[in-house]
Amino acid sequence: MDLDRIDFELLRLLRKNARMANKELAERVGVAPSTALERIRRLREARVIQGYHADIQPKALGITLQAIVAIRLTQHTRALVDSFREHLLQLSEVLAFYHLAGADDFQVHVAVQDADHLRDFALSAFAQRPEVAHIETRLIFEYRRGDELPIYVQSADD
Amino acid sequence: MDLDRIDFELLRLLRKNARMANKELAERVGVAPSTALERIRRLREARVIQGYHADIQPKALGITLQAIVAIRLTQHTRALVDSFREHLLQLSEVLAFYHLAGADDFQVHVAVQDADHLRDFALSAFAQRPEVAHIETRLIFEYRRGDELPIYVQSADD
DNA sequence: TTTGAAATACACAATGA
DNA sequence: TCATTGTGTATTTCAAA
Repeated sequence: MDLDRIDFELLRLLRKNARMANKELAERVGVAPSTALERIRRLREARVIQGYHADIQPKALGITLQAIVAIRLTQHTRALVDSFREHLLQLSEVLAFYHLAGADDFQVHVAVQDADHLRDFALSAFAQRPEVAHIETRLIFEYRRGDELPIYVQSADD
Repeated sequence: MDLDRIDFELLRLLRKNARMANKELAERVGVAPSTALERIRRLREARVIQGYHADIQPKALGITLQAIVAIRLTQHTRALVDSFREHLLQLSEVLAFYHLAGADDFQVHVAVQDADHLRDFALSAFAQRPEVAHIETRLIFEYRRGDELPIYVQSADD
């Protein structure tokens, strides 16, 4: 699928505010509402838009502490890496994970209620597992995500 | 602000799908549409809901490579850290950053078009700056974010 | 606070350019 | 592929409980 300027603009607007009404999206990009609706439907279908998510303030959920847990595995077979990924996806403390090339195989962004919770979680979810060779926990002072499209819109023709 | 079970449920639904219609949100949590609207308005106002963002497939934007750049600063004065944060926020290649306790002061999640772009960017945006003592770049094989609320909903009374 | 009802605005589909 | 139009549905406001 290739995208023109209007598609990029729709993506940019939806990244900024995923709840913007279709009518307003249409106005801002300069097409009819039905056109915007159809384009967005297709972007969704083509999985260019992967989802829409609300960002929730961690403190409101009782989260006072966030950390990155860097993990080294004992082996790097496909089966072991895949099963470790699946394990990560099931943990409610895991906000996100990175599978990396480098000394650390994974970096896991975790959110916990307090230091006790972090210790218990790091031990039971990671350190205790046989495929984990080494873990290192780094406290997060601040985490911030951008809400702009990461790449400048290339001036693609229509 | 404290939240009851209905608020948590609204947050959970909006985290899963930020474009869910208000009427459906209301039905699912068992209140009238006008009530759902009012509750969400207040959650937004109290900044419990910080925003709504579409997730865009990186490849559709011409991004083929993502990396974490770990950065150590030369000093750790407030002024220097703050100005470095500001610098990060202005870079379109930066998807997110972590300010950490630990040897690495920052980890920056970056998205680039190719390896050349990564090298140029790492050099010009980071390595070249006088406040940066050391950088290390780690390729990302996979990045994945959860779309569930991180903490199990505490059974708070209403 | 929540609600139902009224008015307003919107989404969506069909049609035709 | 887009805009127009029409219809049904949703959003939003507000007065009352």
